[in-house]
Amino acid sequence: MGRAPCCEKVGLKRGRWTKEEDEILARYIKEHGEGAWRSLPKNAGLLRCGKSCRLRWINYLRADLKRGNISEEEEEMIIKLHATLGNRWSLIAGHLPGRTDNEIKNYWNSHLSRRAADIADGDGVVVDVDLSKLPGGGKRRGGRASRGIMAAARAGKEKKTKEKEKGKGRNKAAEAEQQQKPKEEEDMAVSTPSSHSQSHQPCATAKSEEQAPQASASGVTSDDGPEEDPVALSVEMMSALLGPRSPKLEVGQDRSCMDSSDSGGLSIDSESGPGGPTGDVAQELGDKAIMDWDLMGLDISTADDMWDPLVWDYADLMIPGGGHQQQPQEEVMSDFFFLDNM
DNA sequence: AATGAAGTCAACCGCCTTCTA
DNA sequence: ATAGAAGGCGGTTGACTTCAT
Repeated sequence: MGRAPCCEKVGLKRGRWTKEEDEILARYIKEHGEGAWRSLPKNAGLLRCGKSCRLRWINYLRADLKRGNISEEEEEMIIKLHATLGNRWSLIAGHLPGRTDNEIKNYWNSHLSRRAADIADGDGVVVDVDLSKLPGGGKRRGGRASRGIMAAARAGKEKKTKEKEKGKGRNKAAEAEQQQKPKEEEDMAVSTPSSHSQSHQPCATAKSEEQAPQASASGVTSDDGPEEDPVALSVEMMSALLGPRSPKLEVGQDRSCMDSSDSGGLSIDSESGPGGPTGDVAQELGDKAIMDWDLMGLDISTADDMWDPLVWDYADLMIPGGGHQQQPQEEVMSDFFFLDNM
């Protein structure tokens, strides 16, 4: 059962959009709204594929797009988000109003990837997290095929990408590296911003996708039943991640997150003000003490190195541009587990 | 000034999941 | 239950621009 092409390609125009085409598309969407991309070109009188129209609109014509250079704040945010989310460009873009996933992806590939590698050229910390142990096991929502499938699909195509090992071939190198990893490394490789610089493989990335698509970080959801409350799920996931010895997290009616145990617990206080974690966590982080939570798969010897930058970075993310605005607790929680924008 | 290398970025490709008939 | 449509995603391409020699 083959899939029909998204559009009849014969006779359709390709390549750069002209000003006239832009105007037609913008006018049509202004009158009829977004959506129905397949029929849009015909209705609007454009000799373009529907997907092409959608892409053009999303990446270029939308009114809420920010034009111009990426600011330093945005750049920093991209780096940090990438360290946490990996190549989930749409998720990253969701944190940068007015920026598109394509823009961020391009910016990363051209500006930031090597810089991030330089920064991270030290001894990285790799944390294995088995997402299959998380509630629901997780399953992909949208997005791209697993790299394994992609590789298989590409196998017969004799791509000329070998020629591009230098420069543009950065991701290729990462891919090659991934595919050479032993099979037993099925767990997620979670990297801090200072880790895995060579491959630019961020937290939860492709390796396990090859073996277990359900472990993809593109989105994890319950296998059955209706959509769960992302906040509740995040808390559940966090508890699962932290393991049986972990402090149990509870979400109050106001959705603030609290530790039900009295000692050694994780305290995320929505009133903690700017600057990130407070209370026990802040104390522990400040002292660089090793947390006694039982992090499944976490090499505890490196926990001290990992959590400090991770938490610090995230606290920083909460205050884009150095402001002191409070990010809603549920957003923080969902972000932490890549549940944002689901 | 000419030219080749390297960088940038808009657009395309092919896959996915979800929805619907 | 199945197939196809639709929308969405990340990887890749290639035209164009900038830089170095």
